[in-house]
Amino acid sequence: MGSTLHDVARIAGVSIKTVSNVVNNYPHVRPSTREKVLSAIEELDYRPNLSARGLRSGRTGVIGLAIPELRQNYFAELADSIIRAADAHGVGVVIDQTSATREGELAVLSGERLRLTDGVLFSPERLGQDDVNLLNVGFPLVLLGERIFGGPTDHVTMRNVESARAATEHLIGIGRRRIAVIGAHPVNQDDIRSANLRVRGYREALDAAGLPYDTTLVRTAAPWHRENGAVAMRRLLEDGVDFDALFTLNDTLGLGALRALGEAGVRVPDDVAVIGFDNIDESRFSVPSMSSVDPGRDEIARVAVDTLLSRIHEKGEPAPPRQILADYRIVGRESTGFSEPIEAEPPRPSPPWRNPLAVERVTRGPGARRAAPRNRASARRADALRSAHVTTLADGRHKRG
Amino acid sequence: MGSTLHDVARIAGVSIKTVSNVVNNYPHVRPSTREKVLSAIEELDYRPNLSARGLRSGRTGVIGLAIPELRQNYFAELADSIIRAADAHGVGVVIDQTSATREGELAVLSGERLRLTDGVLFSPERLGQDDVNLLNVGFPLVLLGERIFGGPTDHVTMRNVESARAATEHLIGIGRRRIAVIGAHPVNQDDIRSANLRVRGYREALDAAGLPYDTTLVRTAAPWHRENGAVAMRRLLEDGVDFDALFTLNDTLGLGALRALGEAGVRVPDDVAVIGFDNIDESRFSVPSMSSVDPGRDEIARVAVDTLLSRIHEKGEPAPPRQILADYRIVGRESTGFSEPIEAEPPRPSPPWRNPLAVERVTRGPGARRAAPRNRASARRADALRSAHVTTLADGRHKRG
DNA sequence: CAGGGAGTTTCTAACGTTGTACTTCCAACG
DNA sequence: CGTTGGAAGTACAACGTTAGAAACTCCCTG
Repeated sequence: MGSTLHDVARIAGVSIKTVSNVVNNYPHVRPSTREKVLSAIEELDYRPNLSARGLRSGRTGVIGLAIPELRQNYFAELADSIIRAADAHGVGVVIDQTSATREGELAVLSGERLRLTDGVLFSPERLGQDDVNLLNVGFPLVLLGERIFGGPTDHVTMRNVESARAATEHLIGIGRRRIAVIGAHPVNQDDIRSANLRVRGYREALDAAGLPYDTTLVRTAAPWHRENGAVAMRRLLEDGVDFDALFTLNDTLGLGALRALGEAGVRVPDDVAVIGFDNIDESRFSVPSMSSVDPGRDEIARVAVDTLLSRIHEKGEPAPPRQILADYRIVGRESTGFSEPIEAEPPRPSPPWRNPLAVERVTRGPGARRAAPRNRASARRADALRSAHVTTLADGRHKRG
Repeated sequence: MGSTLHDVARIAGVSIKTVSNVVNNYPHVRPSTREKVLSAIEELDYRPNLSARGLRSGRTGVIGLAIPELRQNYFAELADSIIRAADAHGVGVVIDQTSATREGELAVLSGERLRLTDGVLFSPERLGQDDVNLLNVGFPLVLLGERIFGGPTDHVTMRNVESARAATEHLIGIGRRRIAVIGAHPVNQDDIRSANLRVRGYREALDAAGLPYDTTLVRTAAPWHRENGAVAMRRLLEDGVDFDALFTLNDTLGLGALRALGEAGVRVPDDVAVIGFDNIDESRFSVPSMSSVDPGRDEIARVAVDTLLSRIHEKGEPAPPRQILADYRIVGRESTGFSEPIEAEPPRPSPPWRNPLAVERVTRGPGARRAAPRNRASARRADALRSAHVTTLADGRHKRG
């Protein structure tokens, strides 16, 4: 079935190494030779055997993405973005679902489940700060999310505190004063995790506006699924707490809460204004459409893939671990009194289909110490990310701050 | 960093092949030897190199899943189920997004994008019946979805006509007579594709009930995204067409339509009863919750993976292509007048973490012609699927038909 | 026209694993 | 007691690729 370099070499009447040189775009091949080889490749429909290439080169051209569950919208959209970003480099993605269990996450770090991959993007949900030393694994690893900070690996994440503060300020800005929160962590509220960081941002906004921090307004919910958003909202209503706005720590909780508000006959945004977090596609289409924080998922995906690949190709002394933060923006929709028309399907650029034979290769400068081009590019992008954030309001204005 | 069989063999004082035998659970190894080898493996933290194994054995233990886009809920949930099913066999999944372009789908079939995979599960969206001969590819391929029938490959899919008919009967059963449809295909309405099959089921139900087929009630929408569901519903309302029920050909269209109905002040289910198709998680949490057809996604995933793996391990003459249909059920919710409480998060069984070293191996009987055990198991399951379908109503009753 | 050098091509040895063929050993059997 | 057969272990050759060094062309120069 599959033909090999040998077959091509025989047909083209050259040595197997010459064929390899042609396939790998080695520059010093006589045009006439290249031509012969290419037509033999064509004739035999030759495809390089990636197992052999992987064995020889130590690289497979596949990275792993370890996430809790694809059926959570946030992760499906993240995976989508990451697969696109990886595809732009000709790299494949194996998805590993940890089912949000500690066991599953440990299995990721142990490398058992690392199948044929050159490195892993890992978004833990159960592991926490105490497990930071487990991150010293023998393969390139880039961390996503908020569970662990200051570890030995690169880390790409979002500005949780600042963006949660901005979300709260968005609610304060439309005149709300009693702002409930759903999604706080039930147990350890000092732990570093999205929930606590976002609550901190919420609190900072209250403080800055001179509003009191009322613990009866801050509700726990875990995991962040619709069900639990609905349950928390029902409790909030049952308890008779007075509130005029709601900040849910992610969108799915918000959609559940919206549902419970609807059942209870509470009007949104008239009685209660609602903002979520994540800006998943779905939030645009709830009734009413839900305002949200867009944490910059595409940028996170792009930067995470770039960072991982540069680690995979890194030579010599490893650079110190980097932490990279993406931009965020506030998206105002009906649930906070902004209206946004539903337009037809926004076009999504399809990836350019690439030369299927070539290997992605990092040019090695003579110094070899210096970071490869892609490294510098992503470092530059990272700097750009660090430098500014932009808040976009629904009316399209941009506010640099 | 990584240690090899050689290292383990040296430490254990045995030959490299004996280590290989231990790793692969070859039975004829003296317990004491096995013990020595295992402790050497432990000591060195040995992990088999999958590229080398893949090169030697011709198999990588990874399959491909080619779908339009992960951010479409249906595909995210399908991918989730497929990854779980593959994981149960110790097999990894590389996801390839075609962006729902013909170009992308052709690239899947050309094998260019088949990275390091033993076979591919492919859910085409743009290719159609005319492309059936393109399915003669040189690698194991299992088709999902409704775009192409009667091809040279195995095909796992759902009972579109019957289940759409059942959905329509569900609406008729609650007394509706003017049933609109959203999601018909804009161009070729005879082509074999989900849209047309489901419309056919709708029509069969009307015929059986003696209701007229009114083309003004049947609306096109493509692709099946929320936006387009909302747009189609607005048009339907603008056109002043009289209708008391809506069958959307998938859930996302339905959620968009629900949104447009809400905007227009139309009450669901009082004025218009709505049922969708796919039973994605989201439909349980819309306002109101949306009835749907559950097409048996988990079963499809399980059977598809089993089928693909049995093809990958198949020896000798290939068996003729099989077509396998999953069971469906109708899930009644508020949008058709059924109520369903929102419960706390349903437990999802986490996969058992498996022996990380062992290879999945098909026992070879002496006859070698006969299908391997797994083949027979999945064939049996397939027969079971073919034999019966069950309609579950919201009240929990089951109806065998 | 010999010598040098850049450009081009070939030779050969890995990469880490598994299958085949082979040896050795021991127990059971006639 | 010799033979047989299976269990237990070993040696070695692949699998298809790439890297490094060696070798072979040219063409240019002194």
